[in-house]
Amino acid sequence: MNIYDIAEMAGVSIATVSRVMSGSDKVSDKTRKKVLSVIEESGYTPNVFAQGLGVGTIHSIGILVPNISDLYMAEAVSFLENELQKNGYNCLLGCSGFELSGKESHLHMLLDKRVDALFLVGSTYAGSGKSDAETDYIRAAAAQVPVVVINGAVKGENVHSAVCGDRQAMYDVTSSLIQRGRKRILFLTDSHSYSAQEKTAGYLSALEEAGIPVREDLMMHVPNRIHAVRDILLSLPDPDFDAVVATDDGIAVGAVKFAARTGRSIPQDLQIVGYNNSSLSVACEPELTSVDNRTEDICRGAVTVLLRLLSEKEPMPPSMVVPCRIVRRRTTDF
Amino acid sequence: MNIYDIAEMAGVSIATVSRVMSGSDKVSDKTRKKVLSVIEESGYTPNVFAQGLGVGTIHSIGILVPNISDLYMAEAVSFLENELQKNGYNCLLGCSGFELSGKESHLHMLLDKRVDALFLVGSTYAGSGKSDAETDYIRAAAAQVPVVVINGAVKGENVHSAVCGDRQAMYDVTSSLIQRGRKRILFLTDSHSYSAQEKTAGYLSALEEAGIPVREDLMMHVPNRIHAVRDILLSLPDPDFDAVVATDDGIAVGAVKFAARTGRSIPQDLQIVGYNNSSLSVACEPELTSVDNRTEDICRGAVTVLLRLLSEKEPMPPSMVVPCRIVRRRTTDF
DNA sequence: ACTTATTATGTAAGCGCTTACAGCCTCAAT
DNA sequence: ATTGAGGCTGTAAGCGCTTACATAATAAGT
Repeated sequence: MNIYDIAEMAGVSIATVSRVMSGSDKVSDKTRKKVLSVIEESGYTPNVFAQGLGVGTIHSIGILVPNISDLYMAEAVSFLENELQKNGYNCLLGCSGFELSGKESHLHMLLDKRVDALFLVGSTYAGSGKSDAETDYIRAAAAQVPVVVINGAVKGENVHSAVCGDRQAMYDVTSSLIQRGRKRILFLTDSHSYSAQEKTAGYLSALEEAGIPVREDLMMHVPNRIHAVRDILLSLPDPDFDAVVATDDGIAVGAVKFAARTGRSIPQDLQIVGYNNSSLSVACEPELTSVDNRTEDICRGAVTVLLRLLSEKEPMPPSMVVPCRIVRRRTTDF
Repeated sequence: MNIYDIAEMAGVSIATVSRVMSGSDKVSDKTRKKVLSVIEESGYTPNVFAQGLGVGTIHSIGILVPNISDLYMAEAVSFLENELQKNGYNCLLGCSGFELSGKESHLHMLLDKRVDALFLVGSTYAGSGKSDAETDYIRAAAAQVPVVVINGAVKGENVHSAVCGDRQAMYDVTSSLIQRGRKRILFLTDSHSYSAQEKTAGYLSALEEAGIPVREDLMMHVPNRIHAVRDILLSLPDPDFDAVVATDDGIAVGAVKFAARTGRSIPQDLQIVGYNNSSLSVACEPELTSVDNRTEDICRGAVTVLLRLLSEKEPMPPSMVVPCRIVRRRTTDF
């Protein structure tokens, strides 16, 4: 069943059928109705590959995400997909993992499929050794299609970004803890991503501003699994901290479990701050103060930028920043 | 840059280039190397739409999921994507929501994009009033491409399914509670999905087997949000139950919060069982006994079925069932 | 050396659509 | 009646690839 069949049934030429399908061109009302009714009753669907061959796009957009089981990335994907769908785009999803090789191969598979644009969610490195390789392939991708990085930072022609104010947020919570008299603040992270680097910077600048010397032993890398974090803290020979800030709720909950095991009361003995304001933060007991990174707002901004890039080709500001929001619950006294 | 350019640069015909790209056909080693080197240095990528026009597929598979923010669905998507990617397929993702209309429109967008097959994750209705409409459009889809339903049940030509043993699992946990002397077991669910129906059936059959009369007031529909569940339980004029089984961990955690608020001790006063064995089950305190529905195993099975359908066209058994696993933690005494 | 298999390569016909261009009508203005 | 403008519609040329078929080149058999 192709456009010739429809044309024949409707007694018109294929050009006319094509015009009716595209909706825009001038077709008399009578023929339009005729053609539409034939299409309707025959259940005809145009071959998207042929359309793609002709016009160069099938209106699909790639979303590359390191790990969609991560709650906040799942939310991002969900939101992106919905917005794009509303605007007539389909989503090609790639779950790349955190390794460079995986990201690169997934990215190429998406480009090979001729996506109109790319969203890269989270976890781009910047300023580290890994930076160069990562920014390189992203720039290469951006040479082909517009790229919007969400919660990551890559500078370059044709690459835009939408990020949340991680640095400021981490500065704020750390400062709050300091103001409440905490001086030995444990910083826990599971990643070297751009976000993690921003958070680290915020933490450090709060310490510096307060004149508190940085202690290497209070900055730890841990896996993002509740029990793993708990056990690592339990195995510390001499746990010496009176507050914890974590770069994800899962990590923070591990600290809560540690407190429970060691009889530390929260928030008196130990204050704890999580990140991403996921359902974990209200599942745990006491409920966790957390930073809402406003995924939805960021994604909304990212989609807006992208759609404008695709349609109007007008120049766009390269990046937007959405400030985070601190959600105060029972693991802190501020 | 197209196949003609490559052919010219390599001094061969486009057919030869095409053969080299497809890898399979007979091409002399010398020409193959020549062509490959030209492709390499020119960075040529074949136009996937043209390929699709020729052969009818661009090796993409649709995944339709009601809500990817749901942890277990995110896991399913993640696993499916990885397996499919390994086998050379891309994933078109649709997040349809739970409404029929959304599902249908998303499904059509995927079919319009000429996917080779469809995964439908969760939440298909069966046996209810909604059943007919839902099975109808799924069957219609199955007339075009193979369909594999994950944790849902639709019978029909060309539609296969991979499900977990929800009914048995719910029967098992309910029976265990009964054996430990619980007789007023509150059943909490947030959905009318096939899975939910299976779980309900398991719950009911355990009661029946034990000769415990079913009480309507002990079977409640609630939203899947921790605080909402807690508040609903708190607002009950005369809460009369000594155990809770929930169809998702989020709901169960709400019950845990209810217990904490009302001074009920767990598991002495109230035993609680969650479902899906998500990170919520270990974030909450006390940690939640939960049912592991083995998403990964189900998805592995689903992918295996699908790939065989796509390649060998050999007949496949219409459905497979993976038994659940009960993960015992601190909210029950069995 | 000559025919026959066998392999390697090229030619050309689609695949189903979009769209520039040309042609035909109709209608209003002269 | 004649002409021109403008609105509809049709014709045909791609888009970039795959692949059946034809052809050329090589190897093998007598």
